[in-house]
Amino acid sequence: MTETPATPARLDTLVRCLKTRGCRITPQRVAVLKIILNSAQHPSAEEIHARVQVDYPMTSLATVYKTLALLKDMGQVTEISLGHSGSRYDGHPADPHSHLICLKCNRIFDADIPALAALPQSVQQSTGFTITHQRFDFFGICSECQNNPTSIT
Amino acid sequence: MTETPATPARLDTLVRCLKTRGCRITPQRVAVLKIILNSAQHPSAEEIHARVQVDYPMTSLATVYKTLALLKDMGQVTEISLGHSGSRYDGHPADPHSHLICLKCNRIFDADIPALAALPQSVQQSTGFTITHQRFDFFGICSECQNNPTSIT
DNA sequence: TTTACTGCAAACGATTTGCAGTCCC
DNA sequence: GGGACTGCAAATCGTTTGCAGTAAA
Repeated sequence: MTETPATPARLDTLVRCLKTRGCRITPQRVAVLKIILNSAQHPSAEEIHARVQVDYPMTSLATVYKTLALLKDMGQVTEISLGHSGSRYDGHPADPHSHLICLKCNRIFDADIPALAALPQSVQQSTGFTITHQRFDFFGICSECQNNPTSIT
Repeated sequence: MTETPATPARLDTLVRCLKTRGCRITPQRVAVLKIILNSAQHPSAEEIHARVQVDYPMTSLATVYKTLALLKDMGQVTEISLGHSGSRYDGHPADPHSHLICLKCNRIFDADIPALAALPQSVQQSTGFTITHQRFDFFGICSECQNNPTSIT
């Protein structure tokens, strides 16, 4: 279970990266960036939208999606598609990690499993696949939900 | 890269399992079962539908989805949701394996990676999560697509 | 005969797109 | 001032659902 603390330096990096692309830095966009970077819990587009609206009530969901698309494109955000109930967004794809997905409270925790680091390499050799990226998800019930009979969310 | 040969015995098992549930054995349903069991490449609902229609042209997509839902419910089929372009279906969830997903031809291959077998257990202990199931996906380009510049599909 | 299943069409829900107006740079 | 961005509403698209008719048991 890993905390993902806010990293102001990373926000600067993303802003600079956007500018380089010729993208403009709008308040809505910055708000989305901050929310994603500060979220350890991998929010959904709807959740991001709700949180942006606290500061910018006019912000539309479409804008959130467009910003997310941009970030995905830059490789700065990973989409965790869950099939049902849409996708969740991971603002820290750089260091590879697994996801622990709680089926009760729907939160997604990061897990650092060192053993997985060597895997792509060995799979690549044994299968002939050229592996670009991977995804390791564990589904189950988090420790909090095991203790509390009522869901937390 | 694993072949998944047809297993008539498994068809019988599923049919029996359905009967036990009070479900009826219709031609369309059997067709879907056979296609899933004989597919090593994890077809989409649309693909299954197209293949069923070869023998039963009247079959609707809704029926395919309903049968898939039934099989998922029985734990006999796993849904591999890819976010974009819908889900794919794995008729061999019993023995746990990873998926090698080719980003070019969109085929999904099975990979048996022994190292992963012990993972759930150890993750469970180190995180306090109760893990019910997991999913290991490797994304990249399959060896065929690396050799052929034109996609195969 | 019973009632689960089928096919159709309409509904759904997350995501996307087109467009006219806005406002970063 | 120009063009990227925004917000809105409509469009998409895979999947689900409701329902009247059909057929497995």
